[in-house]
Amino acid sequence: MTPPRAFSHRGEFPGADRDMKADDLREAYLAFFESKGCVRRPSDVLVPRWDPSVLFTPAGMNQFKDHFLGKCKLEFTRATTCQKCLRTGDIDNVGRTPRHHTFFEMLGNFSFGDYFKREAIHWAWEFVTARNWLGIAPEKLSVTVYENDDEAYRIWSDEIGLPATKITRMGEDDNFWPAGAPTQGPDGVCGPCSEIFYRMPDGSDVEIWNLVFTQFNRVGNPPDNLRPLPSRNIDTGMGLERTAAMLQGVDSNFHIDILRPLVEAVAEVCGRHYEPATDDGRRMRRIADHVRACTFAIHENVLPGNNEEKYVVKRLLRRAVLDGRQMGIRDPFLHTLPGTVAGLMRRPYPELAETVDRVAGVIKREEESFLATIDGGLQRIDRLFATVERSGSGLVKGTDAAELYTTYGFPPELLETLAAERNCAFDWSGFREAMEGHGQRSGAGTRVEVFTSGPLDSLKKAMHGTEFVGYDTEQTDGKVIGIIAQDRLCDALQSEPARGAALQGEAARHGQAVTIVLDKTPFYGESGGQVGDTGRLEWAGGAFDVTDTQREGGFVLHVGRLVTGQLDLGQTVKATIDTSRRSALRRAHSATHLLHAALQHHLGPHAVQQGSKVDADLLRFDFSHGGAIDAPTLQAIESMVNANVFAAVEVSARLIPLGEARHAGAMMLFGEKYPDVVRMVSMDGVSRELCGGTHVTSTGQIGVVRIIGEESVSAGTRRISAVTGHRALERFREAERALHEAAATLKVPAAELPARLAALSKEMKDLRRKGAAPAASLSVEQLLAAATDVGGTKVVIADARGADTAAMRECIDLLRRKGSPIAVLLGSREGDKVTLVAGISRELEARGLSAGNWIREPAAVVGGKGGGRPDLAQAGGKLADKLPEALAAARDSIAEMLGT
RNA sequence: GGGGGAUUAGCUCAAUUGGGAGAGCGUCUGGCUGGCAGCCAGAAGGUCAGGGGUUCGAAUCCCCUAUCCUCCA
Repeated sequence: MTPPRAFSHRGEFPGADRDMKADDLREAYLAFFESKGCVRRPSDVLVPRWDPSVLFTPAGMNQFKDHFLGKCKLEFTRATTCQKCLRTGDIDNVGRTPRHHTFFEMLGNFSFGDYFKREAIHWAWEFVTARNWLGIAPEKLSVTVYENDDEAYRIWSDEIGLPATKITRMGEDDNFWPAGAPTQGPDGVCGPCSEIFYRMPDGSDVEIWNLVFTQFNRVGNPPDNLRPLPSRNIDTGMGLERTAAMLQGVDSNFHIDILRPLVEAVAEVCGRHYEPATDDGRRMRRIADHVRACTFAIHENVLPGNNEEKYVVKRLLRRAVLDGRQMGIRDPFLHTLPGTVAGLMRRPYPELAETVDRVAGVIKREEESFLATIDGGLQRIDRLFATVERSGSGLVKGTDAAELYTTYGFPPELLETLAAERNCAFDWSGFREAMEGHGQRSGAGTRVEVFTSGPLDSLKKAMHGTEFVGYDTEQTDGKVIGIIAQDRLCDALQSEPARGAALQGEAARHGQAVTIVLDKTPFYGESGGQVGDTGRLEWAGGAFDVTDTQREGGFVLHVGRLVTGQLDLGQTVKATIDTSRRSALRRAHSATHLLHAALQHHLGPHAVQQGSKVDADLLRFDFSHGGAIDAPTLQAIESMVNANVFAAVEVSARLIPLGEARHAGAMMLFGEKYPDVVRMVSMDGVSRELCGGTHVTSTGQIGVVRIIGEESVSAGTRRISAVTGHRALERFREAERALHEAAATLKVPAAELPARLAALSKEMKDLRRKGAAPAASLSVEQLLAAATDVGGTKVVIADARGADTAAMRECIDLLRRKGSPIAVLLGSREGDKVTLVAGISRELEARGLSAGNWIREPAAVVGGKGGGRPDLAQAGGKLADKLPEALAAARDSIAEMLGT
């Protein structure tokens, strides 16, 4: 990779680490705060599946939410990270401005009730200005503080020594977190912030660092609604890209050392030069940003799809493809770029390199799919322009464009371009209006609160969690440490209604679904795709049926109903799982590992797990794969799985350090955050996976694995369903039973069934053909013989007995072919229903006669209606007795029609 | 999670207001033919996604289900 040209501002920062690389900046920041006692933590995943309030990690503090709220036991009170983030709020600005991104990295240092304002400010200043760190000249820096945060003001002015001209007080919209919180809310933790700005060569001030001092709890509306927090926190964020731009003296984040080569690579695949100030330059930056974001997201197994984070990825990809298309690129090109991204980011994120091929494949498929969508849209567009032309308005209506977009995915920008080529205007305001209407119809989404609190929170502060002993035992004694009913913690659970007054606090009643938390349990809470255990809790005088088990924050939640007795907090209970169901779960889970290994072997290393469900003797396994699996391959996979079952391979599980597991080649999923010590489940020589689930001790116990389905879940993902053990046996029996019944009905051996069925089917077809044809043709001669002549036209009117409409039509066709001019009307009845079909030959049609008109009157006679085309019409009625009358009426009216 | 759309021959898609299920490509058969998609003739191939309803009559209108596409959150 050639070094970027624009790093030319040598001497810009006297005494600074000139041209500091982004990689060095990242490392310097983390090292600096380590020297201040912060624990260096790895970046959290980009897609935090544990956090329902966000689709992507939006800021550095996201992984510390529970720390800030005191919702977990703290292992450290100071931390520093470089966090990969993704935001789409400002997506329209990406490429247009120097500093907007979707994907970016945030450097942060955090304090959980430890250091506060003074240290945060001093250290930030030290890092930015000290010669051996960033060494930025102080005169280029200025700061802001919250309007009445005198504490922060004093630290900046008195302790750091900044002149008053360099400190600005700002209101709650700029210098409070969350913005505007004091007057507008939300309630909860909040605080003032202080920002550090850098004066760019062009004279603009750029914010490089935001220090948030969470020191209040907001309760209600002003005044006096900000209560001091007992435990105050620090949350700071320094944008890596903009700080690097500052250090490297470039005018745009896109021109720093880890981004400019990517922009240049985009230019290269587009076959042109990158010129920053042009429309195409903006497009190239946008493509670079989006492809970088998508490379990271897809790396974490977020594939383009139709909802939530999947949809974000899809939208980013399509925007990028569209930009390419607007520059004249007609073929997939984005997929050539993830390698460049991985190369530029290899120091902080070496794991990206491992998935480049897979990521590129996913992107390519999406590109092709979008190009197909556009092609499909182009056909409709032609029709649209035809109507525009007819109307003579020269305007593409916004409603039409919106329909094309929301229904067929055809981008409005492209439509505008095409319209311009035809000298048509495009109604953007109408389009936006229509889209707003669409958004409203779709229903504004209910936003999940950023900080949710639940009944478990107070438990989390007091205890580490439930001890799970279910790997080795199926029964244990445990103490009740929590009872949750109707989303609240209770002190007791009673089986008789209306005795609550006798109990302390809230009491949950008999019959309701409630949750019991124990300090120790053999129950497996649903996770890793394996569904929760069922079973029973028992104690002297009482019992509780567990119908499901879940997990949350280290606690095992036993969900179920009280059967008898009363349950109090602190009670010791005997917890017993349903052992036969658990055995079935073990079989299915171990079979899943065997299946995963077999898929990798037969399809290749790209066939990695996407999702999994393990139920009793039943499993569903989703994995990445391009297309359907052909029958022989599927059979080979099933055979391999069963060969490993028959071989009775020993299964073992042990806890080992993460690094060791990686070294041992254990299957790991990207985008999963693993703890430092992991549980590795090994099937000797066949499979090694990190897995918290329960397994058989020998694969032989699985019995047999039968694949029962292979299907698509979404583009690029396939799903295999299979049964094991008892359920497999039951399936074989059912199939055999059905086969025997069929064989008995046809009185042939089961093996001859297919041949016999084929013969029968053919015979039936032949019979049907023979039966239909002669009936129609036989009568033709008779009908023609019985035709009357009305003024030179043959008229055939007859009761066709049981013939159906198709036969009558055919008959009319034959008659028309044999003699014309001719008019034919046939009637037929079945039960109390009458069907009439009328046809006239071409000459009569030319004379202005119409079969549709002709049939109207006889149809009325039989109590019905009818119609059709001029040369052939049909009708029906319900008065079967009147068929002769109807035919007579038909004779009269045709005579009249011909006579005039 | 919600809005819109689609599902017809092996494939790509047509079918005016409800009135006879079609085309191109592919397949098969026969014939012609030195040529890059050879030509001509003929044939086979359909539960109009599935189920219910309205109607004399439904590929077409209404409802439900399934699958896919698409937009919004």
